[in-house]
Amino acid sequence: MTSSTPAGMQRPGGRTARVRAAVLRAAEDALVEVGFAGFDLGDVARRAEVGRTTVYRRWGTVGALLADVLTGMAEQSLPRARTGSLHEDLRANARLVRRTLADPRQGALFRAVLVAAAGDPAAAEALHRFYRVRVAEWAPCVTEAVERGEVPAGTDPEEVVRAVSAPLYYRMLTTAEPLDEAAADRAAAAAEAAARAGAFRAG
Amino acid sequence: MTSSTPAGMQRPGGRTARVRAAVLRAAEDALVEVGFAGFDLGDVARRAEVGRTTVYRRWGTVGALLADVLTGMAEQSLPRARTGSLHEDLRANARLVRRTLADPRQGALFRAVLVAAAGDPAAAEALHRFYRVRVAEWAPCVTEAVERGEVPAGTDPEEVVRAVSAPLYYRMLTTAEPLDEAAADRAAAAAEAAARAGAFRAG
DNA sequence: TCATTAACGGGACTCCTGTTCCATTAGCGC
DNA sequence: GCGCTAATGGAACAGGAGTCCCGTTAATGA
Repeated sequence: MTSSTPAGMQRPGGRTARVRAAVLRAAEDALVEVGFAGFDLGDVARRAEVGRTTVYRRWGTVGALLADVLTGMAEQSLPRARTGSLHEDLRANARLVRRTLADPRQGALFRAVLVAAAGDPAAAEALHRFYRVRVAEWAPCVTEAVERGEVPAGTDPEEVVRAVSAPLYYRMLTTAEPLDEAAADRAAAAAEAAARAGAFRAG
Repeated sequence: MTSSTPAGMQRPGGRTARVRAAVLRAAEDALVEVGFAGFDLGDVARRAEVGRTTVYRRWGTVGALLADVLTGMAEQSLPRARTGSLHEDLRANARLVRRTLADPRQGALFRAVLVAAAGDPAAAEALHRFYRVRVAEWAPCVTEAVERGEVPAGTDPEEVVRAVSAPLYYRMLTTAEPLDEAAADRAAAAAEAAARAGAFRAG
C-alpha cells in the first residue's frame, strides 16, 4: 500500500519499485499538463519510459492509477496547526486547503481525482479514505476548543473541519472566481461562527 | 438558446427541433444509466434514433452536449421560498438542493456536468451560469432577512446562499455517506448561524 | 403547390485505445 | 554465482470513437 512496497507484488524490489515510481510521477505530470480529459495510460507509459503493457497490467484503468497516486499524496500529510485558539487553527486549515487547491500541480491532481471518483469505485474509495484521514488529523483543533470552552459541548469536531473546506471546494467547482486568501479566511470565519453558535452539536 | 429554438440554426422548426429534443432526452438517459465515464455520443445517437453524424455535427463534443442539457435544466428553475423567516427559507433551500442531488436522475446529471466542466470550457461556462442563476434566485431571502433585522447590514446575500449548498456538495463528493434530510437541515442551520453572527459581511 | 437548400443519415475510412501473445530481462532464494 | 520465474516490453491484433463524403429528406418562402 506504500509507494515503495506495491501490494500484491511477489518481487517488489529494484525494477518493479522503479517502474512504479516512474509511472506514478509520469501520471502526475500528465494530469497537470493535459488534465483528466486527455489522460491516457499509453501516454503515461511513454512519459515514464515504460511499456504500455506494464501500465495496463498493473493498474488497468485510469481510476485505479489515480487512486494509487492519491494514496501516495495521503502519505505526505501535513501536520495540523496547534495555535491554541480555534480562530487561528481554522484559519490555518482554510489557508492550507486553499493553497493546495490553488497550486497548479496539486490543484489539478485533486480535481482529476474528484472527477475519477465519480466514475470509478477504486478512485472513490481512495478519495474517501484520503478525506477521512485529513479531517481526522485536524479534528483535535475543535476538540481542544471544546475543552477550552470556546465551543459548546457536544459539537461534532469533524463536521466543523468539513465546514471549513466545503465553501472552498464549492467555490472552485461552481464559479469561475479565483480561490484567494480572503475566501479562505471567510470560510474559516463562517465555520467558526457556526460552531460557536452550536450549529454542529450532534443530534 | 431555448430548447425549442436551437441557436445558429437556419431551419429550427419541425425536424430539427424534434431531433434536438430527442438527443437531449437520450443524453440524460444515457448519463443516468451509464454515467459520465461510459458516456458516448454514438450511444446517444442510437438511443435518440438519430444519425451519429448529426450528433457529431451539431454538438461535436461531450462537453458541448452536456452544456446544452444543463441549459435546458436551468430553464425549469423552481421558485424560491417566501416563508417570512430566514430559518425556514434557508431550510427550504437546503432541502431542495438535497432532494435534487439525492434524486437518481438529477443527481447523476449534476455529477456528470460537474465532471464535464472540469475538462470542457463550454460545460464549465454553462455550469457557472447555472449556479449564478440559482443563487440569484434565492438571494432575496437573505436580503429580506437583512431588512427585517434578522441579519447584520452589509451581509452578502449570495455568499449566504452558497454557504447552504456548499456542505451538501462537499459531503456528496468527499464521503460515501448518504445525503439525508438531517444533513440538509444542519447545513441550513450552520449557514444561518454564521450569517446572524455577521460572518458574511462584505469586507 | 413547387423550387431551393438546410439539415439529416448511412457507410466507408482512419486513428487510437486497450488486449493478447510471447520473447527477454532481472529479482530473489539457494 | 546460478537457476527459477516474476515482471517487463515489443509487436501484432481487435474494437470502437470520431471524421468525411455524398445521397436523401423535409423545412421554408414564394
